[in-house]
Amino acid sequence: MPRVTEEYRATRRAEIVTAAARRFAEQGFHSTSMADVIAESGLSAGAVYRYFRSKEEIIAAVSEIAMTNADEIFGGLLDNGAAPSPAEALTALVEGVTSRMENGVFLGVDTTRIAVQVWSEALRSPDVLQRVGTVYGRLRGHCKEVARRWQAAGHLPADADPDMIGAAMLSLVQGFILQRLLIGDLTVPGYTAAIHALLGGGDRQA
Amino acid sequence: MPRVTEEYRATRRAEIVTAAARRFAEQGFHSTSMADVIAESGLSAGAVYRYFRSKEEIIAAVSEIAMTNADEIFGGLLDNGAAPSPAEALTALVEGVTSRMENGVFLGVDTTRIAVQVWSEALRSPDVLQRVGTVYGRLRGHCKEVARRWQAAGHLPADADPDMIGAAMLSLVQGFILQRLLIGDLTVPGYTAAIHALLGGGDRQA
DNA sequence: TTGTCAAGAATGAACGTTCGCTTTTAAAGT
DNA sequence: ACTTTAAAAGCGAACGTTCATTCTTGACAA
Repeated sequence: MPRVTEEYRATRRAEIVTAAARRFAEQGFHSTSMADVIAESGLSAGAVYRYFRSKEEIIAAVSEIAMTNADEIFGGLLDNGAAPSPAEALTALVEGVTSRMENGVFLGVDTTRIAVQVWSEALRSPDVLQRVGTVYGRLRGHCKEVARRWQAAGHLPADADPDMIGAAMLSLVQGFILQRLLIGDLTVPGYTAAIHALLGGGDRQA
Repeated sequence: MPRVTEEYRATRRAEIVTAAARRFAEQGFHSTSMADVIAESGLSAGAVYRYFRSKEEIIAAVSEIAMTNADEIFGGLLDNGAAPSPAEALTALVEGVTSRMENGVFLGVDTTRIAVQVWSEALRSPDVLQRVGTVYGRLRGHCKEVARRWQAAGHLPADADPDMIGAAMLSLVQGFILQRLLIGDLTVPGYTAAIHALLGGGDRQA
């Protein structure tokens, strides 16, 4: 005899996760107390703990959603059999990251701030490290596929390792996220223009 | 009437900072308790608190040394009026980062793990953010100078923004650090080869 | 003796979590 | 249709623990 619908429960859960994400983005996982999360959610301690077994579980849920978000952005690269140059792909990625930030999975939360928290969390928790490794490996897989196609078209040396080129592409996105947050003077057009200047069309015959 | 010399005090201080760095690199700033730091240093609580006013002060000292380390690596780029291509400069930087890691300022501590902690710390502490912004701005200044010289030699379009090209270069280093820690499959030769394949000699006339 | 230094037990605040209780609500009973 | 019922949901004070920091004590050099 459930007292409320499953949908109700899912909504509540999402509310708690979003409330937590707001605080986490501002103060980080560890400087945010459960009292903070509870206050932000508008519920009581007992209620929150009915939906999540522990603070760590809330952190995991927030991290998971942030990573899924990233996965979707990178996954969109290769839709409809496109074969963009690395520079074009990076423009799409950087634009995708910035736009999702503002109207993304957590309304009003800069998801990249959460991503940075996840990076440092991965260094102390083997569980998080494994999960992050898997997801980021997949992100890089998408970049690798861009590189592979571009290489197949003869625009990059045949002996170049598409995996490492994918790594370099992912770096350019991660660095954008970091420098935008830490230094704060990056614009999407400026940054992508520089990438185009550095990489050109991507033409690099062997 | 000091009981010990100033040098003794400096050595003690350095010992505490290094001990703290060991723990911080493994567990992060916030999951490392003062008890951990105290135990690792081999001193007592009272002794440690004689040298540092608070945990935050220890974190600041560790962060400062890590950032100084990075600053030195990037500063070495332009010694003796060299004008490396961006790809060459990045090879030097990535090699510098990995080698300093093993025999750097904190013996036996992977300093890049501390760097990641600092990034996330900057998101919650305005003081750290300002300090990080300043230092990373300077790092990027070095990259910018590489770009500027390469541009002056006519290898890059005259209308490219050297500041943003510097940002992209810094991204490639930050991404290397991150992916090496999170995914763990990056090698220096592989990564730098990919950068060379992507950027070529750096030749990009307007 | 006097002042510095180190030790480690003591302290109080803050933390994540639990527990006993009240309220709500969907379904069963009439 | 209305009442009863019991399980689920919510509440918030209270709990035990852990934390950073302080304080008391004693040792040793000057």
